[in-house]
Amino acid sequence: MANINDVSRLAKVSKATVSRVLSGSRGVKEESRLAVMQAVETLQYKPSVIAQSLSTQSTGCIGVICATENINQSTGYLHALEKELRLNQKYLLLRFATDAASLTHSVDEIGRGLCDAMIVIGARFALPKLPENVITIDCLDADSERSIHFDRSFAAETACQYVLKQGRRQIALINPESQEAAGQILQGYHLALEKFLLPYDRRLVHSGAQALTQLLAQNVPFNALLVPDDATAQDALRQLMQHGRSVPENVMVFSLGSTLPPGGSAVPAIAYPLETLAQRAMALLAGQFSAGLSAPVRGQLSLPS
Amino acid sequence: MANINDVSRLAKVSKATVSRVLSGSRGVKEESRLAVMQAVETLQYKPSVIAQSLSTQSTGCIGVICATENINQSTGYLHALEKELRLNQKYLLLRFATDAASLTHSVDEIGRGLCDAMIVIGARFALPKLPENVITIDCLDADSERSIHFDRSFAAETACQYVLKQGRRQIALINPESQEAAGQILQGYHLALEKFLLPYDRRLVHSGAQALTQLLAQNVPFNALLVPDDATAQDALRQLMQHGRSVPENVMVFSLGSTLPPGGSAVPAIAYPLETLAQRAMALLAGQFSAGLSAPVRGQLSLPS
DNA sequence: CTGTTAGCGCTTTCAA
DNA sequence: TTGAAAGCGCTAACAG
Repeated sequence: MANINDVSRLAKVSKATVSRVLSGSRGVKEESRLAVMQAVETLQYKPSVIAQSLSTQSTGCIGVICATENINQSTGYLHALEKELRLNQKYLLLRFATDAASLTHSVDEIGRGLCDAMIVIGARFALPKLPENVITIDCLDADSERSIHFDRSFAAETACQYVLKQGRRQIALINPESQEAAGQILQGYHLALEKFLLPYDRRLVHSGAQALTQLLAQNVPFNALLVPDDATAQDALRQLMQHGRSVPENVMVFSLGSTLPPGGSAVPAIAYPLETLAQRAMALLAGQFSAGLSAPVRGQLSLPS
Repeated sequence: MANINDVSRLAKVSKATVSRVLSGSRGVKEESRLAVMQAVETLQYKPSVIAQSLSTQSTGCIGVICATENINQSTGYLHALEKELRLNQKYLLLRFATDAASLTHSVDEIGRGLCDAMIVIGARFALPKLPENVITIDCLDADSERSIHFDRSFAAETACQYVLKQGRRQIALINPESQEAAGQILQGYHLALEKFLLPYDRRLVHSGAQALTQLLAQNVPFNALLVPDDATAQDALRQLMQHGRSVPENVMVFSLGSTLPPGGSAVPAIAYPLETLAQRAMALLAGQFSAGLSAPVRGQLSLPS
């Protein structure tokens, strides 16, 4: 593989000039520029990213660490982030983490010069203290400047309004186990009920792995079911079918947090546009902590196609 | 961040000795070794991966390029590969590719010294010519030494036998669009039918996006439906439901290529154990092209939990 | 506008 | 068993 010396020799200029041509190339005589381009072409020269990294002390690698809990959600994020990173000439280094310990481990392993910065996605465990160059998306952490959070209260309220408008007034809710998120969702849920002057029936609200089973056991009628994410929605669909409840005729299932492409969800959902999230992540990585970026993201109502 | 010079100074030995201690460390006096370890500890020294890479001409990065076509399948692969790579002290650089052109682009972009080798997954388009350091998993390429293929004929045959044993003799088949895979599947399908002395009814076999619609339109009865992968299975489930066909009572849906964790599939399936695939990939990357590694991989029957 | 030169942080001969 | 020194391939300050 040809290196910068080969090019400089062939083009009869110095390494420095070659370097100048290849990066921004300004203040280089057209003649030399052409000579360099020519040489680059004939030698099929590609600068070594590693050497550049060592020299500039920056690799262009962004570590993306996905919590394995929502592993199904991760594909959407990864695809969107990879696209956005590529647009910014950056590389995506992938890791998975199951808990705080493995997160910490990954963070300081890939932080050893390999990655310029990191993005942690979807962690439902308490986060360890993270370095400055780490941002989080949809994680359980105190509102930090370097985080992207979802407005779950808004999601729940919007969802309720939607199903209510469909004439469904008995709205069951499966809440996530995370206290933080569950609290927000409950808040939006209450808000919507109040607006419609509907009473709150605690028997309609459950959480945890057995939530749906418990709900069905209550024997309280419901014609709408709010669930935290797409995976839970899928699961609910299956279970409801097995119990002879048709969807959506009998029960309308609604996902409060979809990170699938528009129309990708099998049920109505509040969807978080991945492209927007990815762009916002880039902005945070670039250190732009403006006001708009710190507000929680509001999803959009998305109906199945 | 402390560097090797700081360590060598504090430990009162040369850089060379520090380097020796940190790698294999043999032929180093115990005394010096301890001094180095001590210094490393107090300085919290972590060697720079980049500098090591430049020096050794190898980065430990493996590029993983997923075809976006089966993007849903990719999570399973990614998780398994990341785990295996981490065990081998390697990093996973992620890319997605939509077609041959973008694949080529990625390959030579991350091949510029950033990645030691690459893995291409699930491409359904004709592959471009790939460098020696690229292996493929479940891609459309001629049997190369550097590929992992699935034994789809075996999968189809096994699937047929399974549903036949369940007393279902009218087996419909949705074939993938890829000629290669479709041919293999058809072969296994025929084989099984012959064994059971059943006639082949071409009206039960369809492919393409409208396959299921066409099948249903035929109005030929069927009580089992073989589909190429989990995504198609999901889709089929939904469509069948909408047509009032209950699953599995009325129609048993069977996925011929599941890359989900065991029991993760909602329907019976031939599953390809991801861990095994990942290990096989590692072996190929390590240049072990032994006989066993070139045979197509046979999946295992996996029933929903 | 261009070349020289000194790093970036580590590995690896080669002598001692 | 150790240290000095020569790279790995590139960037950037500095001088011209």
